[in-house]
Amino acid sequence: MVRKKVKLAFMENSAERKVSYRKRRKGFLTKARELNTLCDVELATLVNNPYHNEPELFPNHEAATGMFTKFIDLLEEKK
Amino acid sequence: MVRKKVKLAFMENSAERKVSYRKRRKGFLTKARELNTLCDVELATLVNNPYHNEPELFPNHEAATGMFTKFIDLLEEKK
DNA sequence: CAGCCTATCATTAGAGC
DNA sequence: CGCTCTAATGATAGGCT
Repeated sequence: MVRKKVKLAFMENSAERKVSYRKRRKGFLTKARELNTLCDVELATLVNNPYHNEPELFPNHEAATGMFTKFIDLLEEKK
Repeated sequence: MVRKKVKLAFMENSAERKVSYRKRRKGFLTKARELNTLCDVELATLVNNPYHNEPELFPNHEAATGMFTKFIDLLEEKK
């Protein structure tokens, strides 16, 4: 099995891209969870799933929304 | 060299935790960039750096702020 | 199209400076 | 403290079902 080295560029093939998306989204969320748990880092992510309407949030809808709101509010205060 | 297997739990040792934080934050942002570029996925992250006051944003301050604001606004509209 | 498999490449814990 | 090195674990491309 010959495996191509990954280059950082848009994957033209839509089928491969979708498979890669599924795998990488999982890996990405795992990294987020590890950073959060192992290192006690508060973090939130917003992923606009290109195959569904609803965006995916980490750590969950409520926590991420709270963090985003708090962040935006702090920015407003600084103005 | 004997390496402990990583368990998904808070790292008690603060020096080790800080080193791990630096390494994992870098890895996490790399994964974010890969998911974004390879799969054409729009995503934003907010990482509250425990060692500094300013949170770190991906892909950058402006884009992430824009995505968060848009997301919050959409939530408000749905109410 | 979505899982499973596994060879292969990528990340990182631990060590040394 | 923060960098480099590398063994060892972890992620995933391509193949298959």
